[in-house]
Amino acid sequence: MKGCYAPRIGGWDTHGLPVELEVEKQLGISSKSQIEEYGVDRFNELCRQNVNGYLHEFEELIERIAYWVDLEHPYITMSNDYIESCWWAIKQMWDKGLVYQGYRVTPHCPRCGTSLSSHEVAQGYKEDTEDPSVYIKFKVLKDSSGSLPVDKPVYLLAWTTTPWTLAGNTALAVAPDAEYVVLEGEKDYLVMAARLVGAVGLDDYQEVNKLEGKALVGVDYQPLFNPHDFNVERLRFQEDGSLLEQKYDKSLTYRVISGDFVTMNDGTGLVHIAPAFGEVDYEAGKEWGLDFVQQVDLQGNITGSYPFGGKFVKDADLMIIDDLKSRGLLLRSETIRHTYPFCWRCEAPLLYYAKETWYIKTTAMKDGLISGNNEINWYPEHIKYGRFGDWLQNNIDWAFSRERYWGTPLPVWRCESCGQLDCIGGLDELKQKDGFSGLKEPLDLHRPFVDELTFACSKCGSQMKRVPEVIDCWFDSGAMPVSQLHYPFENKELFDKELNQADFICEAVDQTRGWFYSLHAISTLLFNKPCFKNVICLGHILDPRGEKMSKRKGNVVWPFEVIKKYGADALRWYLYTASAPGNPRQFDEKQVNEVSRRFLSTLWNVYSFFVMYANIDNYTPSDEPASSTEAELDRWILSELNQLIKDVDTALDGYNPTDAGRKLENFVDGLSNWYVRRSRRRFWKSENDADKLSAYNTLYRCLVTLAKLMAPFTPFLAEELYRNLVRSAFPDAPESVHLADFPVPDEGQIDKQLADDNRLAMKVCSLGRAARSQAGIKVRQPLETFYVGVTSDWEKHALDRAASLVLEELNVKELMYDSLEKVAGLEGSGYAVASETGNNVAISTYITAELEAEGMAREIVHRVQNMRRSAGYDIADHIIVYYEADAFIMQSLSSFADYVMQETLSRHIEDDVPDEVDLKETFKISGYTILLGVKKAE
RNA sequence: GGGCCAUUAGCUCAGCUGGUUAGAGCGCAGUCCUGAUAAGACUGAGGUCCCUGGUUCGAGCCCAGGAUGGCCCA
Repeated sequence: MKGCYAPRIGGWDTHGLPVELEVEKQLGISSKSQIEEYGVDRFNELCRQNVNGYLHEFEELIERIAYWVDLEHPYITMSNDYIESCWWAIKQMWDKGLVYQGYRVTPHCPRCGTSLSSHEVAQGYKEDTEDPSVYIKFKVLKDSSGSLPVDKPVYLLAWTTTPWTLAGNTALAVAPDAEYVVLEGEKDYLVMAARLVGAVGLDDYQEVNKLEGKALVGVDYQPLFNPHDFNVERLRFQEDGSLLEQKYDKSLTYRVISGDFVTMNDGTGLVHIAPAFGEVDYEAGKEWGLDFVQQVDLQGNITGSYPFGGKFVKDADLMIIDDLKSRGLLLRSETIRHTYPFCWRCEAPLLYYAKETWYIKTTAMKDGLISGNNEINWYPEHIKYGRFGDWLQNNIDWAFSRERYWGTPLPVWRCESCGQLDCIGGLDELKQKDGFSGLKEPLDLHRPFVDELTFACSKCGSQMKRVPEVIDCWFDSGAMPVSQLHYPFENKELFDKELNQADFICEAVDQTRGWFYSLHAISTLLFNKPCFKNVICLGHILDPRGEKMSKRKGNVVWPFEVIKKYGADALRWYLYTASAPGNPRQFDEKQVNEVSRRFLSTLWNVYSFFVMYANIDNYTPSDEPASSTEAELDRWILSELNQLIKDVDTALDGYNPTDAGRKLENFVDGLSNWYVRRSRRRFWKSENDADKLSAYNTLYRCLVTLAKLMAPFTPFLAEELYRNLVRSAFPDAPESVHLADFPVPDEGQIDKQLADDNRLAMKVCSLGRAARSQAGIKVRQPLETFYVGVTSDWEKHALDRAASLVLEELNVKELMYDSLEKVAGLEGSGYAVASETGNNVAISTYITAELEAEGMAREIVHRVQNMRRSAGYDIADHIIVYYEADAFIMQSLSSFADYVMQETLSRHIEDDVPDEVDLKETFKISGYTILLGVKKAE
């Protein structure tokens, strides 16, 4: 509508663990070995089918909510082309030395058998998780500090919530500068941090000595479990960070080290270190050259011949506690509730586990990530340097490999004999390798077919085989800008010249670490520039109680249900206008209903009002611009309309749909409840004069403009209005409102003075109705005089311009002005007064006989109108009115016969009600009785 | 434990750079209007603008501390 070409390719994220999990469920299996047994080829085929099954459902939703994307040429992340572009991207990074294999501690899901990225872990924290909380005694063997007593055994007291890691303990860490104490008990001594004694609660122990943490460094203690006794290998960190297997040692000891990570927040100030099971522990292991004992396998089962060997770690906890207890090494065991990460899909508890993983060295581009972000325009602004900026500041390397099946294969080949690595950036590159073989038709770059592609090692000539990993599906989505175009294999020029940076992206706030990040990171690593220029970052839709919706909790509102009930436009309008897009919102479908009633149906009613009368009068819209009109009301609404165009345009330019929507709501309210209400007669009167035409032209213009302004918001309603109002009258017009030009304001029609004048008139009318209401006199009863308190000439002038409106709206005969004081002083002397800051009005309450008669005539008109409606007459039908009543009504009807006939479209009024009328009814009006009958005129 | 956001009427939300008596819609009670309207108008009840300090002639808004909730990270 703004004349810009806006390609928006629809796309499908098709890889990833969620799909695998569904297929596992479908097959009734739950482990990697079962998948291998079933056959990776068949398994992945089911994954493909599973994904395809969902596409239709999404397409339907996208169509139904009028989400404007090209669904006919979508990108699909599982297609060979898409994968090939991902390979290309990885190869670029590989060539820059940004891809490496590290042996590091990662959150590991023992059930899925794979590492989770930090963004995945973030999704799975659960509060109030119950875990054991155990205090363990490590027996001191040799004290080099000389500050520990020797007359009874001395124990170092440590604390953990993961007893299963204790067999992997190879050190204890202290805070070097913190104060530690030696406590004496009946049979032994305990050592721990001074500040935490109270929290641990050791009533049976007395403090006998104090020492600094650093004094404890180097103290030797006895391992809880010597790995050699349980057939578990013991490795040790070497200078270069690698691990070397150690020989059998019957009298193994471990020692106390110091660490700046030791806090006094909880525990005992002596931190249990298991380098195989914690990131901090691993780093400490490297730093201090500690032993490395990994007595747990990737399925989370304890290995070795421990009494609890073969058990799943969480199940082993209790057995370990019992074992320690029986050996007198347990001080206490309790249960605590804390926050612990679980697998976001399968809900298995995550284990921190040291293993080999492929990384992208995003930290190498940290400055670029941050400076790129500085160029991005974020809404709401705080995300830029808040959530997203912080995330970039604390950037860590992206662990992007997954030991799974249904994903883009990691394009790294390794020589079976010499270990040489080669990264492949495209299919042709692969095919041109010496000794390339294994290709099958039709081509499928997924496992297991890709695993059969081999070639000769350039170094030693042996066979190169692909490494087993696939990649994080977030890499797939982050590579979308290039992969959707199969860049650089196709569309190279198009991408390089035009489509390498998006103007706009809109996702919810959870994507700061998801898609926003993966797009930004990959774009920065590949092209050193941000992926997108402007972002609207949505808050989440919460349930009516303010809780996040999740399938697991069962509090999800399904879009289709809401749409079925209220329509897509109503849902859309609600989402735009309820609150700023960045705010989380508590969703209640009642509010969608309200939006639809208050706004959409009001607009629809204005439209159908217009259509009804336009048809009666055979109005033909002219495409001439609405010329200068005599009617103030027309000039007023056109002024408002042009102001609206300006406001909506400005708001949308500023990525603020909420303000734009609210301006539209205000305008439609004014259009319906002031412009149309005050203009009804102009449409209704029988002469087709210039004033009537001006009213039609004006309302037509308003509706057509509204249709265009609202097209981006409520595409269906806008299209309906446009097709009927514009397309049917002008066959040459663009066939859809969405192809029409967005309105441009005509500044010349914006009349600030007129707007102010009208605002005053509306306010005065509102006060007048308040005064009437206070006096208990209905608007149908005409009154004589309406006084307005004015403070300036412009107010007087403004009201004079709108005098006829005010008189008619308030059903009074004359409009007078006086000072605020004088008007206020009229109270009680035959006037009712109403006031509000800066304004007051008074309305005469004395009803003369003549006013009463006129009021009666209006009452009768009202009754006849209702009868017309009940009788089912068409709005343009002429009728005959019959009545029987007493002298007062008779007199009233004869004085105001012309008025009554005109208002009710009656040919004549008869003072007798014959039997053959269409409808008759008796009314009681202010104490008078009247029998009315109506009949359609010939 | 850290970061970000929020807290205004029973509910959902406005309140622009500090400036009279803090608003809207819904809901509630009542009155009225209506030949477009399953609409609408008016009146009423309903507020410690989360709390405590501070800055200021003046604070819903600015500052500090705290509370509660949400999200994110550990």
